[in-house]
Amino acid sequence: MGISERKEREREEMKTMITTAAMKMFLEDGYAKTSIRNIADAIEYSPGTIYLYYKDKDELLFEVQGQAYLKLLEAFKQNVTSTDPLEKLEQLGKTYVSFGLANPELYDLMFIIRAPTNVDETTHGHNGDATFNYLISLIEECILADLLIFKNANQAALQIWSMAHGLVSLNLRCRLKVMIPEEASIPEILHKAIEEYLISIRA
Amino acid sequence: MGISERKEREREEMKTMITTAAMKMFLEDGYAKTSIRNIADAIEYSPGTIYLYYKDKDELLFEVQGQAYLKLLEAFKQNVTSTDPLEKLEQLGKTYVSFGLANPELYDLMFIIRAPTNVDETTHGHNGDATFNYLISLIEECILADLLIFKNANQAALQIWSMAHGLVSLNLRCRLKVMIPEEASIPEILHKAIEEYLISIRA
DNA sequence: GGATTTACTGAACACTGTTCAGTACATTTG
DNA sequence: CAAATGTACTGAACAGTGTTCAGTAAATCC
Repeated sequence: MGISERKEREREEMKTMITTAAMKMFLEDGYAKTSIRNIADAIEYSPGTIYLYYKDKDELLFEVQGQAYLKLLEAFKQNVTSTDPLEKLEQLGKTYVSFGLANPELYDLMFIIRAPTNVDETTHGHNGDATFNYLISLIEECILADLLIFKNANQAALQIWSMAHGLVSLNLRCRLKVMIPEEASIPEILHKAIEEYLISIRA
Repeated sequence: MGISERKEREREEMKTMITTAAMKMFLEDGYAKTSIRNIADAIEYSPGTIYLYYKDKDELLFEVQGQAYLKLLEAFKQNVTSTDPLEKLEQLGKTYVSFGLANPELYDLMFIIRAPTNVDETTHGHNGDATFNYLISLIEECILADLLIFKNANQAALQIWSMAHGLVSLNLRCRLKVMIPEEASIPEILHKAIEEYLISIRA
């Protein structure tokens, strides 16, 4: 009988309906300002219903995080077009920075926000792996070709990601104002910082 | 007449009483989990009283932030002891990282948390300036002695701070787990990352 | 067609930041 | 000294939050 299959399908539809609304509202107003009641209103259901599909607001956050990581991965794939590994790394870095500047609320939700309750690691701990592995593979390619000063990919990733995340997150928290001229173009300055950094770690 | 002076003094005492309790509770439980009612309870006053001294929870946050920045500055002054500028920069970097690892809730409050309402810039925008200037002066010293690849201090600070903040904040959000071995000592790895980075930006 | 399962509701609970009428005490004035 | 004024503080109330759960109505099963 196809009833249970249909029900399962309907359940999935309901879940995507919730996450779609949540993603939209998180993007527009941020995670903190989006309440379960608001989301319920948007999809025209009662607040209690959401808890039949997601255990709490955090679980909703992690669902949306997963989607956001994939969005970033898509951006990587679209913008990393060169054949030269080092150039690819530069394209990736600039894509990362641009992504953070263009989607501040999304970036917040992906890397800055602290989920009130710590989520179960075994189930949700790896929803950014595909995106992270894209970075790691590219770094490995660079190291294999002896283009970087690093010998270990994880060690290199630690530094490269930290630099990129530092630039984006300090900017999102308005901490760069003291270091850059009033009229300067922030994307330009951050891109230049990425460029310079990558030059300094060339083998 | 000394009455108004005494009142002013009492007002200041009350303010420090509030901020001291707030700082303690922010440190222990974090900003989000500390409520005005909790603080009021701790100092044995009613919640309304706090609003006679601080306009809202944000203003309290900025007050505590200021104190935290000074605490970091103290740590800098205590640990930056070398005579060699580059060595001093390394000591500063390691102090920064250690500070963040040792006081995660404080670091959060200083650099990661987004205050719900954006505070008035003219009054509170510069409460971290002394600490930041310490970094800038040191970088200028390095640049003047031609020890760094940078020609501009702000440009250098942008990168150096971003790297340090990236390392600390990604660690606080458990994003480094994928890059470092299970049993590794995080302080050691982050210190090594700082060391390596500083080597790569040497002139 | 009657029993059971399922999906959903919306009121209720315990919290949050913030406001404000009311009070009790300190100070000033007549 | 007594009355009037000023000040510091209270705690209930407001509007919001995440979350739970008894109750209901519809779909499914037997």
